[in-house]
Amino acid sequence: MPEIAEVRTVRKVLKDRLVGRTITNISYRYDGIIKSDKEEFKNILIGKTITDVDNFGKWLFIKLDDYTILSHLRMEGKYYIKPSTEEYEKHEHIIFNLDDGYDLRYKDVRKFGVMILAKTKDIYNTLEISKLGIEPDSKDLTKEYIYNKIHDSKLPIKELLLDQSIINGFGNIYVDEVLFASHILPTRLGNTITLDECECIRKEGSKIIKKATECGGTTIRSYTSSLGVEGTYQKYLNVHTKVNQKCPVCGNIIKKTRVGGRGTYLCDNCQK
DNA sequence: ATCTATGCCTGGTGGC
DNA sequence: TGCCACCAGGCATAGA
Repeated sequence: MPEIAEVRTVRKVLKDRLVGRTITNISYRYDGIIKSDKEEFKNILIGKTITDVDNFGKWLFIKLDDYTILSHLRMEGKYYIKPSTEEYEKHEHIIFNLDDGYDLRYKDVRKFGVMILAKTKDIYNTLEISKLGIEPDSKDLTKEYIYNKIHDSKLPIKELLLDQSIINGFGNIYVDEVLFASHILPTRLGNTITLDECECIRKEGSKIIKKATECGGTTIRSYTSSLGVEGTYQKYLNVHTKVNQKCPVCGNIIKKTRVGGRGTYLCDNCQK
């Protein structure tokens, strides 16, 4: 499940490998991934050259001069670069033929991912991107910003940290880790979180995302290797996936519960 | 306005 | 071994 650290890793690999390549053809094996006009997507992009690959939170931006593909991997989206002669694998839905004999292939077992074509100058005005908040390790993220966004909310802090319009890039794994590091129970309501605790969330969140980005992200429940997403941060996880194991800080047994419909791991001794 | 429920999806798993 | 209900969950959208 790619979160901001994983998306940055994919971005880097794609950028190193794709800038300068021209798209010679596009074919759909399942076109539900494309959420903008499917024919226009092909017509505009064929013949264009990739000029940059960027990201904002979990969104990838594959830029081709005046147009950009906005790509969200959701749960299981992955990109591969492989020779055009190679046989298609199951779940490879979108195929971009490149001018060097290779393909960029988008694979997504559960088909949750999306691609949208936008004009590059309009990226930050689109419905999807304009609403996004501040990235977790941005210097623009302050304790006051977080406090103002959550201090009158009756939602659990975990749900608030997963809200991309507040902080842009956290997913289920890192939110569990940030709340553990901040000694805050995921079920605490937004209106009970103090300014000092917001500072803790900011500081720990930034630290965790920076470290995870250095590690190339986290690889859990991964059954195939994927281009650029073989991260190693899983060895630093303290609570996520650690149900019934000992808390590395206090030795208490880590519990798994459900908060906002999501599997949630916590130490109820360390977190209050 | 704000919160809750549902749909999107497939593969893995546990129960029988 | 096979069948099946259920679970994983980011996000949009419909409904309350």
